[in-house]
Amino acid sequence: MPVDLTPSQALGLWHEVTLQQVHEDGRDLTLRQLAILLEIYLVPPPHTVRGLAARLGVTKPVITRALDTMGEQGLVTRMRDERDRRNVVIKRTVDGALYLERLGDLIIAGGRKLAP
Amino acid sequence: MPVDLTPSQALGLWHEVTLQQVHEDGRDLTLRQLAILLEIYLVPPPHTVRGLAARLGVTKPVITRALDTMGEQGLVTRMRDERDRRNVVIKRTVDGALYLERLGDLIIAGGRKLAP
DNA sequence: GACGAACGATACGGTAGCGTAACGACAGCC
DNA sequence: GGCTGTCGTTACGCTACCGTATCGTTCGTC
Repeated sequence: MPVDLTPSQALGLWHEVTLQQVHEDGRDLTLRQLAILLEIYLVPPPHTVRGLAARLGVTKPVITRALDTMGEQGLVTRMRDERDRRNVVIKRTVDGALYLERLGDLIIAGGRKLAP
Repeated sequence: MPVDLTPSQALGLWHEVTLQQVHEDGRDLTLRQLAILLEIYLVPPPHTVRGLAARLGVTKPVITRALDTMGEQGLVTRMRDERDRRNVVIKRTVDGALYLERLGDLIIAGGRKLAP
């Protein structure tokens, strides 16, 4: 069930949601950070630093830094993989799920608001 | 003609588009910068620094800085208002229009790709 | 002409991101 | 046990953004 949008609707939706985000998001995530967060929550685990780096096409330090920041904000957690202690497994958190739920609501509301 | 999305579709759309953006956008605009750009191109002129600041709920230096950066990248231009030389009028550019057109395509493609 | 208000820009100190390069910890294999 | 390769992290120098406060210019009014 694909979603078909006109160019005007597509940009209008982005406009509305971005505006709301800027207005009320005290967190101010980077585009990259948001992409990482969505990847973690929408794609089945496990997630590793290396995997995320490859998926986003960025270097590993970018992932480490983003996880540091988002970890401090409680959006994600890291745990060492006990089966292979070189790996780090990235875990979801309740706060992270709530944050994305809120973003989803924003997007849905933005879509409803289009071209009145 | 509003657009109705399920929570899964909403976040899926954001996921897809954000991922693409991170992959291929060499410009790496901030969330605020993108909001400003969309505001300038989707809302009828004239646009002023003060007006944009009020609309986004941020301070004026934020707008000035964003216009500096996006100006260097050719996405917007500034001109003094000759009728009231205290004001600065923000103008659109061809490059800016192309950039947003490209973003629109990305969003539309993302929507089509949902839930295969 | 002088004064107050409005506008956008700038200065300042601080914070957080970036890319490149190097690092320590660990696993697998000989 | 020692080598090699793979993890994720850290170090370094740099750039860009942040908020607050202040500045110079211009307008409107007296």
